[in-house]
Amino acid sequence: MQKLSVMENKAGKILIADDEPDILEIISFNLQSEGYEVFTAKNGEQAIEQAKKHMPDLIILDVMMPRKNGFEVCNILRLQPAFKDTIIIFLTALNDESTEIKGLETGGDDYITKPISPKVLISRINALFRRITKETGSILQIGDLQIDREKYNVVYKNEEIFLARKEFELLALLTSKPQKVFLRNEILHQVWGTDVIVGDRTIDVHIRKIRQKLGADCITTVKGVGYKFQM
Amino acid sequence: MQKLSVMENKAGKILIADDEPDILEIISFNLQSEGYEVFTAKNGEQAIEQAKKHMPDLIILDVMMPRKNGFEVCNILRLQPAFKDTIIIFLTALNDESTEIKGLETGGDDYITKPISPKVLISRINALFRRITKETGSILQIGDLQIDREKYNVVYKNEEIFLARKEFELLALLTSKPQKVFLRNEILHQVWGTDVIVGDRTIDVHIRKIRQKLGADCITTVKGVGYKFQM
DNA sequence: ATAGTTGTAAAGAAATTGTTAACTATAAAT
DNA sequence: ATTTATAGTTAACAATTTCTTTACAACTAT
Repeated sequence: MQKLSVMENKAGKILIADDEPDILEIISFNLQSEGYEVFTAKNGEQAIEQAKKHMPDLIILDVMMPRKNGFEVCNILRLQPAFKDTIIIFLTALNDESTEIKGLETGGDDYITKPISPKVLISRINALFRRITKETGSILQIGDLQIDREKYNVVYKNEEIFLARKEFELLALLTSKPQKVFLRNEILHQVWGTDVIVGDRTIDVHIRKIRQKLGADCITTVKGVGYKFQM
Repeated sequence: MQKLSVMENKAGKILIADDEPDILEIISFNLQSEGYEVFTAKNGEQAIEQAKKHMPDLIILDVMMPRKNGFEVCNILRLQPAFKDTIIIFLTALNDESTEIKGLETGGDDYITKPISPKVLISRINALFRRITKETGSILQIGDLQIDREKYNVVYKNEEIFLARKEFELLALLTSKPQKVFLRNEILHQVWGTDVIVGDRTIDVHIRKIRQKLGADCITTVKGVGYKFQM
């Protein structure tokens, strides 16, 4: 048996509701190729049903649909706390200013008029997803070590370790490219800044403190050159 | 001296960059009537400058501008962590599919083609703002602490605690992202505003008052960096 | 062995934050 | 307009933590 999809639903779940089967199929296909997991509905009531069943991250609603139009569906969903943060995009042939405004004010995140290029639609969806997914950007994980720039903390083997600022910056620098040897000069520039002049032993002392606090010897000295991080 | 504005910057700060003075003026006017605090720039470099100065929540960038076009400005800003979450909208006369896709992939949150109705633009901006302001909207519950932005009150262990305005805003900011370390600069910008200059000890004093009133030590000092909230 | 480099411990400098009280600004009330 | 209360800011100093230096030991390669 052949593998159907290389990519598992990494990107997110999307529900599309439209009464035109063609549109449903074209959009589905394109979103699936992008790695999204796609569900479909061909009228308003089905849309609500599917939404509750699959809890999609994003819902594309045709405005003109049988059995509850897109606006109605949006209103109903938005009333429930579970769909408070769900992204909703209206997709419609109605190229009318006041309708667009109504759609956006009803709680829609975007309003796109048909005919729409699948590529543009996908770009817009990616843009919206980017915004809700952008959480884990600042956490760096290397083996048992976890460095969080935002929380400014370091966890090693499930224990939090307190590093002072310079120590943290230094470790963050070294771990930003494991294995790479950072020259003493590079370290000075990155951690201390270009205009600060500190003595020769300062870096060593900080390295020592980090080694001490981490316990393990993750920082290797490359004599005459610099230091590198490796697990 | 007369009071200049009835409404203080409740809604949010917006920077508009466009080389056509007419557009700048029309959009500014409309956004200001909506309660937004508006800054303007007439070329790319000025846009970057103003962005750094005022730290807007949203930036509208004309694509075709002298001295760095909109895409370039976006790229430069997105490189800096401070502008990672800033909403960026491209506004342009280029009604071209591939350009739109490029804009969205560059890190833009929306791409709007001129001519644009001010009403629609505002609807779109409101929609984007709604999303980032959402968690700010209602009641925030963290452990025994309950913060109501609307009523402006704080309940801790079932007892209401009265916080003065600055204290409240500061606590609200810190709790908006528990665990995250807020730099002193960030705090100054968010709570005091970009143009206010206050002494070094002012933040400390307010932190102290909050700690005092809450009893528990929920606010942790990260020396040399800032403060973070954690239960 | 010698020169060059790095590791270590302790001390003291420097920077940052905590605390208090006094002062100023602002808004509400008389 | 003046008073009053409250909020916000500043200044001075204490407390604390972080950073740097110093002096010397240990190590490595020529």
